Amino acid sequence: MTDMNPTNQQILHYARHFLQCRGYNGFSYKDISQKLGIKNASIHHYYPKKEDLVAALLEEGRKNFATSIAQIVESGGSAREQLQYYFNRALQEFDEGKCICPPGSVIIGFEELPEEVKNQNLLLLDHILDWITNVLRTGLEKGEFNFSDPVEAHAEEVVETLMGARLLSSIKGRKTLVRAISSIKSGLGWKD
Amino acid sequence: MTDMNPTNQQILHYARHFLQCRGYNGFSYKDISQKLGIKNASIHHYYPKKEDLVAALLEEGRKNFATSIAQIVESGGSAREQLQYYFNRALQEFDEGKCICPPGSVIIGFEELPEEVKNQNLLLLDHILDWITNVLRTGLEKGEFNFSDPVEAHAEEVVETLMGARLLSSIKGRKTLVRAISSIKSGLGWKD
DNA sequence: CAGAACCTACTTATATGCAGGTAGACATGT
DNA sequence: ACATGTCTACCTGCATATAAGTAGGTTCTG
Repeated sequence: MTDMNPTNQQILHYARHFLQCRGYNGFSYKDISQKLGIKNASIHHYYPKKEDLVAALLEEGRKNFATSIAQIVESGGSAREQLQYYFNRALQEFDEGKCICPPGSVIIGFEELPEEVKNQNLLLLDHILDWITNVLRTGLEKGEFNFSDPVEAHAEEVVETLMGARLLSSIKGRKTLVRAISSIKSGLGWKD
Repeated sequence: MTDMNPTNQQILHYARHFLQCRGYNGFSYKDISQKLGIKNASIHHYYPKKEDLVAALLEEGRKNFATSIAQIVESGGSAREQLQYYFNRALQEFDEGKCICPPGSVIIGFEELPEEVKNQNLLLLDHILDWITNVLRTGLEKGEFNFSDPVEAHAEEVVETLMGARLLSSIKGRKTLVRAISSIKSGLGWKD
């Protein structure tokens, strides 16, 4: 985990890409090794089993997310700025060809997935939901947002709308995602 | 297609189930044949290739959907009643353990899927979008709904919110889906 | 030289699909 | 009536590809 040489980073990079494009069952070590010009066994060297790879991926995503947010908060980012970061990430990943967010891609076929993958995905998902809940609460108190339903429910709404929008936009194009983000904002009473 | 003996129906039944729970790459003929107590080869008898099975599934879904809607319209169903049928279907499928709608489950890994599957999924998706667009337009004209953004955009919103909600609710539970449906309704200016 | 990085070569399991066979239903013609 | 042929549904058995993972060797590097 703390061992982050270039190859390991590249493995995680492409694994993330394939996971978000194709889901857990839609890619293999071969897809990754071919991209890197190495052999399957080399990936097994870093991640003995596929579930180790994907679990590590999700865990890293969670920590990475936490770090990014911490930076924004530290530099005095408002609730809107924090949320905008999340939206920008979605747009950026769309532009990179990733059709769905990591937690979303690991919901398909959830029951049949290895235990550790499921656990890490639940952690990631709850992390995001908790964070959005907090941002919404803060933003509401500070008058940056304006909505009437419970904060927790609205946080779920934000996440699920974005998930669905990413799925649909991978077929319908970028403007579908952009429009969904606008719609989320207006649901928050956020006009810019 | 028109050949609908019991075995064929069962094959489609379980194929639909697995597709909606696990996605295209998440199930095999074996999963289905085991459920039916028959052999893989028997499924190949009806559907020589997996892509034939899934394409047939999507096509059947589209026709089935068209028929159901036609019945409602024929019996004088209002725009709200038509849309409610769609919501009920989502809830019903949730209760059957299906985590995502058929078109959604065939978006994951879309690029790598067989051509005919992609085509049928686009047809199904556009069918649904066109239908919802029409229902929203009619409902708007008749004062059953009230919203200000373009009808086409709002139709996409409805679909994507429901897609995302179904994904998330498969982890977070039924109330997440129920709440999403309420939220969609209130976005349509539909208070009941 | 110790360990990390990467390799070859293998095993095992599973998915997909084809070839061809059998058993029973049904149909027909004489 | 019955012998014949044909069709459907399902089967056994096989071929091929790929995935996932193991064992153990090599090479490079501090």
